[in-house]
Amino acid sequence: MSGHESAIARLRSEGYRMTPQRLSVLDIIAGRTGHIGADEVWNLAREQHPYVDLATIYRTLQLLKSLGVVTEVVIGNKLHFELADQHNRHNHMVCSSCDTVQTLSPDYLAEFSQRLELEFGFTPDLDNLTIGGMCSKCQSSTTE
Amino acid sequence: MSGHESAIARLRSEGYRMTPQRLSVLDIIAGRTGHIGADEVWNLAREQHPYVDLATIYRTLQLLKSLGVVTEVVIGNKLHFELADQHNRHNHMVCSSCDTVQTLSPDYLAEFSQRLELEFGFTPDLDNLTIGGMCSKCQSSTTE
DNA sequence: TTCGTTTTCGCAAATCTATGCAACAACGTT
DNA sequence: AACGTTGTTGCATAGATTTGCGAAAACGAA
Repeated sequence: MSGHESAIARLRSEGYRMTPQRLSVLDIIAGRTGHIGADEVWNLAREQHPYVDLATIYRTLQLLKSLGVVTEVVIGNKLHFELADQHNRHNHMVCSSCDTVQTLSPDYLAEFSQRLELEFGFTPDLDNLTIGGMCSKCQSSTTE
Repeated sequence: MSGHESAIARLRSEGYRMTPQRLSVLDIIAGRTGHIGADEVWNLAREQHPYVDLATIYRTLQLLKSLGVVTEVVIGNKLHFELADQHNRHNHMVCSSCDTVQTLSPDYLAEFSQRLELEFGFTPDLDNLTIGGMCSKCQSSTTE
């Protein structure tokens, strides 16, 4: 089934080791369609490995993020993660009022990104960029 | 001197009260050119008001942010704040490797912002957007 | 299969930020 | 100047994430 074999290979080739804890986190993230909070990953992971520590979850999540295997979304003071899918890249817009998440095609940021690269040599980490703001719904309910 | 009289007026008009703690935070932020961490604000505030609590600092900072008086920058897992200056708006690019901060003209994001507004009715909070990524310096030192 | 090296884990503690609550302070009114 | 209402504060605590450290586990080599 699922496609995290390549992720496992990535780990190995970078000198990282494959552990049941890491596999578990990978399975959980890969088995989901949307984003999921660190605590939720922990709860699910404990069903298989009752002794996993939350710290391990956080460390694994950061590792997978640094490898580009998972992507991070900031939703109201909490971090969520989802499987990075090269064939379905997208950015996130999060409403700071209702925490609703909308996805966005990376095309919207393509030109911006290129300009930063060209003019400053700065490579923005768009995959992990969360755009905060206010959605249309909350905006109208605030105005009335 | 400095220009936070308008900020004080803003507070009052919104039904908020002016307290020595808030004034102190305002003074500290306004008396600086760059961004400053919450803990640093606290240390400076205590010189004047030894009893101020860190929680008050955080609350005040969030309040001022919500009023658009200060702006937030995320620098390596810590929040920094600076006075919002309408005449000198800018965005921040933060290198996740060396934590160096570069400023950016809002012009770079103007079109992007308008598209989000027009096509989704989503109003991004660009003033408080931190663009993470890797600066040119760190990029070259990683490549060699 | 055993060994040794090096990474990773679990645990505890630290760090940063947010929040509930009762005492306190602002400030418009009297 | 005293009063009452309502917003604010300090304190203690909670929540989310990170980090130091010694024990345990991976994995290439023997």
